[in-house]
Amino acid sequence: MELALSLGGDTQKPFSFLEKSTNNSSSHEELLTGSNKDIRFCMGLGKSNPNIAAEPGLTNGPERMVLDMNRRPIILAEEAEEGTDLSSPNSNSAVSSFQMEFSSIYRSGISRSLIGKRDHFEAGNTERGVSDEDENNGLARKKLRLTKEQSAFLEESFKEHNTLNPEKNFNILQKQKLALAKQLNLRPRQVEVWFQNRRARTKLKQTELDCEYLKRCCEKLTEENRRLQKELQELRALKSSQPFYMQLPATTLTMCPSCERVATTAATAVPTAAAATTTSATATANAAATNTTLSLAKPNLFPFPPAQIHPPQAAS
DNA sequence: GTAGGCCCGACTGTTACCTCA
DNA sequence: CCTGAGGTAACAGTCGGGCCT
Repeated sequence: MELALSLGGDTQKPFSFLEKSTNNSSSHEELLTGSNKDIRFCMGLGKSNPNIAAEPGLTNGPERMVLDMNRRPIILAEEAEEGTDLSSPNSNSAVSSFQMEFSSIYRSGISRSLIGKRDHFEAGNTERGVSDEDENNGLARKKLRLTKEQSAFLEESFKEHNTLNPEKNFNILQKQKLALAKQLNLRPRQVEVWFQNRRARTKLKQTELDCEYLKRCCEKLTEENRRLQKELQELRALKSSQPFYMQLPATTLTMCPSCERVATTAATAVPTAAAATTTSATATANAAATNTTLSLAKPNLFPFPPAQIHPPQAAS
């Protein structure tokens, strides 16, 4: 099988850095090399990843790591155990050229993908068992389902804090994540992902509920609006058929909360009433809360003469 | 048996924030 | 003090396997 990918300009010797393994690897280099028997995935990771240890399927040089794709990529286990996640979004771009080639294997990114895939493989291995097929085809994506106990425990933790730690303290957060992971026999990354998804789905559910509530409110208001429009029409019809004394300009009457007399907020009474209702914000608020606004157009509602302005108690 | 929908674990890309040189 | 680089968590969007109907 012949497969090669070069990121450098030298097409004759695309993988020259393999020959001088201890050479400069200041940037993230990725190379693919192929032979009849194997495919190798090579990454220059520099010295900044001291936690990368030699594992089965991984040959490790001083400044690079060579991942044998024909072997189960159980790597970085110690690193994950320690919680020093290699996750770094910034490193994703470094391997974008692999995305197509390894879309079903390592979809992209050195760190997050590797960690994620490792989660798959290892979880499948240690917690759910591995079928023969899995053994033979270790790179196939294996769906993991958390057990009821694991989910319940995570739910409990989520109820306490919907983030792993409300304060942005990385150490505490890491510890919390690790503790949960250890307790549940999961990878820290799994705990992290679970919380992320849980938050996302909670938010989605809440949005749906809010939407439903607003819809009901809207329906109620529409109904109320329809009712009021109808009432207005009736009142207008009534007004046009009433005798002279009822042909007063339309006005609004406000019932005084203390004496329960009706005060008009229009016509001659306006100045005092306005003054009374606008003297203070609290007075206005109280009036809005307790007063009853009535339409004058229905004569049977008002068997008594037009109300006198009753000053607020504070003024008397 | 299988097509379709749903759930949910996992991944990618982006953003905001923090720390440090 | 300011600034840029690097690291991290959180988020939105998406994919895809597993399960159920």
